[in-house]
Amino acid sequence: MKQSPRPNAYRDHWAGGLTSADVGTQVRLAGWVNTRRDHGGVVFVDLRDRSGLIQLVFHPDTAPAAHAAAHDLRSEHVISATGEVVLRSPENVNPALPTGEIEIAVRGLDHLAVSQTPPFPLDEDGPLDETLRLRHRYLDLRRDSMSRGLALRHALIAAMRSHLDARDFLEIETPILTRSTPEGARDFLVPARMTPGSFYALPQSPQLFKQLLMIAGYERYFQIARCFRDEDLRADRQLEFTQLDIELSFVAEDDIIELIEGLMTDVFAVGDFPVPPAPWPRLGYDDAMLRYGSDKPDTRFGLEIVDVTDLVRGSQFKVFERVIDGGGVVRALNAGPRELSRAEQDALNPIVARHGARAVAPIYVSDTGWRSNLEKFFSPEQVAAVNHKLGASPDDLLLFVADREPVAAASLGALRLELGNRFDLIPAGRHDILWMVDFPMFGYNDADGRWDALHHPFTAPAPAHGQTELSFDDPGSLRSRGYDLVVDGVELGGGSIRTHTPEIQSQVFAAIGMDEAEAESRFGFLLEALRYGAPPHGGIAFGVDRIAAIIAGHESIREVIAFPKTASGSDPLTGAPAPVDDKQLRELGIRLASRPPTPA
RNA sequence: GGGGGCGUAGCUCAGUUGGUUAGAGCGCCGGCCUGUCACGCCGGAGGUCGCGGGUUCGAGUCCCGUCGCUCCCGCCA
Repeated sequence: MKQSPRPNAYRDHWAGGLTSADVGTQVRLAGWVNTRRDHGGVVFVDLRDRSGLIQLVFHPDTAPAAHAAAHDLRSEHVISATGEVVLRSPENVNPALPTGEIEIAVRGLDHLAVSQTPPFPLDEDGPLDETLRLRHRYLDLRRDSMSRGLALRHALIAAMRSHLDARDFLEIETPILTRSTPEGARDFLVPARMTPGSFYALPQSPQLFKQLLMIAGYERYFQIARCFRDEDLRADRQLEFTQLDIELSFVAEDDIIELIEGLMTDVFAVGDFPVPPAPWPRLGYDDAMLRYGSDKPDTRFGLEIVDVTDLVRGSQFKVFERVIDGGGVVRALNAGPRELSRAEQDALNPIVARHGARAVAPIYVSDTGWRSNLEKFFSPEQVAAVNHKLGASPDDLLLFVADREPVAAASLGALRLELGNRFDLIPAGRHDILWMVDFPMFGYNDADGRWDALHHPFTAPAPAHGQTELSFDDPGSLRSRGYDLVVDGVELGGGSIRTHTPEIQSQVFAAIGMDEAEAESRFGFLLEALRYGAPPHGGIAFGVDRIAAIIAGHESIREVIAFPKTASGSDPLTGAPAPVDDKQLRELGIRLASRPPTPA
C-alpha cells in the first residue's frame, strides 16, 4: 500500500503494512477473519485486508469482553479491532508471514458483519470447479492468487500509461457502439431502437478509428480498449478482452519496434518477468513455419523441424513418394536419445491428427543407419543424408510427417510442443521474446475460394521476395509490413504499417475479392478519409489479458480478469446471457424465430 | 460445427469384475483446550452418485440421450 488509510471509525492502519517498527503503537484495523484458532483461553484470529494478514490475539485476562466476543467469529466475518502492536516472543515468530514478528494485542472488537460458510476454501490454491468459482466470484476474488493477479494487471496498465504519457501519446476513447464490418470475426450486434431494423456492432478493435485519428493529425494515440468478438472461447480468448492499442504517424517498422521494446521492457520490469534485453530477435514467417511449425514459435527449447523432402525423394517408401508426387513435403524432427514404448509412439498420432496429418513415422537411429523396418525402402545414401541433416546420433528418435506443407508444419509444430512439454525441455525460469516479421500479405481461403488478408486489409503490402515493386498479379507472393511480438510461444501483440493511400487500399480490397461497390459501401468512409492527406502511419495492439496472464504464470486469461465468462460464454454469477421481456423486444422491433429455452 | 477429459458429501477426491450398509481428507456443528499460526483432542451432522431413459434379480459402476465445466481442432481479418 502506498498510503496509510485516513483514520476513521473502522481503521487507521493497513494490516499488512505493520512492522516491528510499529511496536507500542495503538492501532485500529478492519477486514475479514481469515482463520480463527480458539484455544479456549487465548484466541488467535488472522485478520485479512487488501494489504495482507496480521495475527490478532484475544486474551481472557487483559480484554475479557473482546475475548468473549471472539468466540463467535468465523471465517469471513467482518470486524474492526483496536489494540497495541506487540513484538512476538522469538519462539512464536511466524517466518511464513510478512507480519510474523508482531501481532495485535486486541483491546476492543467490533463485529461488523457475519458471513455464511464459504462454499469453497479461500485460503488455499487447490483445483476448483469453474462454475462454482464464477458463481461466487466475489469470494473467489478474495483469494490471494486472484487479488495478486488483479493488482499485477493494474500495475502493468499503469506502467503502459506512464510510459506512453511520457512520450506524448494521447489516450483517446473510441466508440463502443459502431458499425458492423463483417470481415474478420463475428460481430456482437446491438439493435438500434431509433432505426428499426438496423444494428450497431461492438468493436472487434478500434482499428479504423485510430487510423482516422492519424488522418486527423493526432500523431500519437493509445487506448486501453475493450474489444469484442463473438467467436468460440479458449483458455486465452474471451468474448470481450482488453487491448493496449497504439498508433503513430510518420513512422516505419523500426520506429514502432523500438518504441515497443522500450515500453515492454518497462512492463516486464514492473511484472518482475525477466526477458532478454532489447533489441529482440526478428524471425521471418517462412523461417518460423519451417523450423517451428508455428507463427508464434516457442524458442525456449530445440527440437527444430527440418525439411527432408529432397533427401528422401525417389525412395521405395510409397507413403512418402505419394505425398511428394502430390506436391507435399516430408519433414522431421530429432527428438534426441529417447526410447518410446509402442503405446507412447501410437499416442503421438492423435496429436498430429488434430492438424490433419495421418500419422507420425518414428525411426530410431542405429550405429549403421536406422533401426527400423522402413530402412530397407531407402538407399544408404538417403539414410546418411537424412541423419546428417537432422544431426542424428545412434539411439536418437527421429519423427517424420509427410503431408501437404501447411499440415506437415502444423503437425510437427504441435508434436514439438508436446515433446518439449513431456520431456521437460524448457529450462526453468527461461523466457524468450522475439518479433515475427515478413508475413505474407494474403493467405488462400480454401473454404471461400479466395484470398484473405492474413493480418487485416489495412496492413500495408510489401513487394514479393526478390521484387522491388508492388504487384498484385500474384497476391500469394506479396509480403506485408506487419510484425507480432511473441513471448514463450504466446502472441502478445501484433501490428503493422498501414496503407495510407486510397489507391493501394482499393487494390488490397480488390485482391481479397471485394468489388468497388462493396468496398465503397463498407469502408467508403476510410477510403474517403485517405483522400484528405493521410500521413504514413502504423501501430500495434497488445492483449492486456495475455500479458498479465503470462507474467503471472497463468495458462488462462480468466485468472487475470475480474469477471470472465465460461467457455460457453455464460456468466454463472449474473446468469448472462438471458432472455429479455417481450416488451423490450417490441420496442426494438424484434420478433424471435423460436422461443428461448426457459431458464432452469 | 467436431473431438478428448471431467461431473460421487459444502470443497478436493477414492470407489475393484455390476453385489447387499457409498468412503477419505479438509470444511461445518457441539464439547474440551491460555501461544497457536494446516492448532490439538473427543463427539456429531451431512449423499437426487449432474439430469432423463434403458439393460439387469441387482447400476455410482454397463448402454443411449441430455446438461454443465474444461482443453483442443475449426473459427478468431
